[in-house]
This record gives sequence, structure tokens and C-alpha cells, in this order.
Amino acid sequence: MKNERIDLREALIREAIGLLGNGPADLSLRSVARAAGVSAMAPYRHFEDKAALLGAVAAQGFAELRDVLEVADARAEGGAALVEQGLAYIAFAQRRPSLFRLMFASVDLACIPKPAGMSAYAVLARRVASVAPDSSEVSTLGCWAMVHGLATLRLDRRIEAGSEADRSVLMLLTAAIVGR
Amino acid sequence: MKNERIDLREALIREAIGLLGNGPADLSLRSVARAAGVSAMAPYRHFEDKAALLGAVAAQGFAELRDVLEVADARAEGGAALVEQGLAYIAFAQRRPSLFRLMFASVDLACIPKPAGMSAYAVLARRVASVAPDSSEVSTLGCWAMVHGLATLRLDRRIEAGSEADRSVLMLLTAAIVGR
DNA sequence: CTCCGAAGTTTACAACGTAAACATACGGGA
DNA sequence: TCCCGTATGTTTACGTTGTAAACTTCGGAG
Repeated sequence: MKNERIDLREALIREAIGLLGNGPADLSLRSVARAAGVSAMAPYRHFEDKAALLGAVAAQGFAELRDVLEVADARAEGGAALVEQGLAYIAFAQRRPSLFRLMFASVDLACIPKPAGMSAYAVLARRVASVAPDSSEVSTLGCWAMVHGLATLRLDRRIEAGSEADRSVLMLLTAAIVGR
Repeated sequence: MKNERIDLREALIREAIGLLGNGPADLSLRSVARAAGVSAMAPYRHFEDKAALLGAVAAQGFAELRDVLEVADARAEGGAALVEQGLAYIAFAQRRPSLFRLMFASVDLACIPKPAGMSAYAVLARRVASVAPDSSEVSTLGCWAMVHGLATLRLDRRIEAGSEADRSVLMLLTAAIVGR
């Protein structure tokens, strides 16, 4: 029955996320199939190709990121909530480095369902809009870029500073945005 | 004579950069060897493995980036020079997307000669220090992160805005840094 | 019961990174 | 001059990958 189909499909996504834990190099279509206990060609019944599977994995990652941002946002108010979101974003990237990289760099956009990526963005945009109603577009872009930059530079080992430095940087930007 | 060695070594790097023009997917060790007109194993006489070759390519990229930043920095003074550097950084990423990605995400750090990556960073740090002597560390980090975030998000098709938006965002941050 | 479509398997191929063994040619000591 | 070690490259080989094609199997609709 159709349940089986969905079972394997989701099992593949789950196993892929699991394999991402051991570095992105271990993530091949075949290794995912092996982990799920099926033949190398079985995934093609559920995904167009490897990129499609990775896209589904990325979508899962975006959903998780959105949840993380929402929780963080609720921990404070006003500009401070912005800082909390930023720190949470960076922490997420550090906790799941391979997944984070996959979500952005590796998979081309066509493979990621649009709502997935957008819902995480919306959490940020909403908070920025509440804090700086005018210029909220530029401010949102700036926040995202700065946080994303910190996260990726850290993942790529280009910077080593810890969360105190992150907080300082984020507060600097937040101050500029909130005005004054 | 030793000239030949250096010739092939540099030819490989050159061909690799050339192949990067057609998307990073076309860049295999074998394809580079083919482009240079040698056998598939020849590169191993000059590079430990594929990552080492990519590291050399990345180093070349960093040198180019540093030059670009220096030229841009010379186009203005004070905070405006900061904005110029940022725009140049983003423009570089857009002009050579695959090379830029290679420089950061793909190659692990051990394969990149340290001075290569550092000299580009120094150009930014110097200007920030001249503009905001106190807090120059946090400010430099912030500038780099924001610019890098804009560049990578654009590369990954996560944002579509043009250079006017970039300029606005950069000016916002610069204002916060220069103080007041 | 029959038959069909969906789910999975087996087999096959080209391309990849790289290990190992071999060829070749050049420069310096005997 | 001869000779030999070292640097440079080639050939061959192996295991892994993504994926195309042809097959099996099987549960439900007619």
C-alpha cells in the first residue's frame, strides 16, 4: 500500500540526515540506500536523482531552523530578540555543520520546496519589521547576511571567535537598525 | 630541468582555474590533467592529492581577491573606502563564483598556504583600524561577516537584490562602526 | 482469475580518485 | 666516458560513485 512508499521515502531522508553526521563525504546515494537496507537503485523510485533527495533533506533542515529561530525569538523582545535569533542561527550551523552547508551551498534551489526556505526567513523578517518598520527590507537583508556570514565563516574555520564576539557584533548591527 | 616541473605545476593550476569557469562540476583531477595534456596520474608528481591542487588554486584566488580589495580601497577614504571594499568583495564573488566557493567552502584549511588567506583579510583590517581604532576587532569581524554573507547568499541564489541594496546595507553597518 | 502498475532488484557503464609498477631521461661522480 | 640515482611521467588496476535499462514481484481492480 501507499504507506510503504512513504515509509521508504522518509526512511531515506532520515538515514541521509544520520549519515550527514559523519561528514558530508560519507553521503552518497548508495550509502543512503545501504543504510536503509535497500538496493542502490531503490531511491530512484522516490527521488528523481541524488539532488532531489538532498533537496528533501535540506527542506527538513529549514523546518528545523525555523523552529529554532521561533523559540529563540520568544526568549526576548525588541532588538534583543534579534540578537537571540542570530545566536540561535549560528548555533544551529555549528550543531549540524553538514546539514547547514547542504541547505545553502550544495543543493541548487530548484530541488528545495520553496515554502521550506521561506518560512525560516519569515521569522526573521517579522521581528525586524516589528523593530524597524521603515527600512525593514534593507535591515532584514543586513541581519541575515551578517548572521549567515558569521555562521559560514565559522564553519569554514575562517574565524575562531566564540559567542561573546558574535553577541558583540550582532548588538552593533542591532543598534544601527533600531535607529539612533 | 626544474623549470619543467614548475611549468606543469603552474599549468595545472591555470587549467584548473579555467575549468572552474564551467561550473565546479567539471573540475576533476582527471579533467585538469586532460586539459594540460598529461596523463591522469601526472598531477600527483606535483600535488599530494586533489585537495592540494584545489588548495593551490584557492591561494591564487586569495591573491587576486587581495588585489581587488586594495584597488577598491584606494578609490575612497574613511568609511566610504569600507563600502568600496565590500562592493568589490561581492563583485569578485559574482565574477568568479566557483573560484570563490572553492576558496571558502570546499577546500579544508590545511591545503591553503596561510599567508594567502591572510593578506586579503589584512587589507580590510587595516582600513577598519584606521576608521575605528577602538573596537576595531569586532568591527572588522562584523564587516567581513556581513560582506561575506551578502556574497554567499547571492551566489547561492538566496537573495536577488542588486548592488544598490548592497550599498545600503553596507552603509548602514559602516555608519554603526564609524560611530554616531 | 487476470492483468497492470508500482516498488524494488540486478546488471551494466562511464567517470572519478588514487595506489603500484613501470618507463625515461638528465645531471653528477667514477 | 660510462653509469646510476632521482625526478617526471605513463600504464594498468581497483574500488566507489551516479544512473540507465531491463528484469522481477506483488497487491488490488476489473
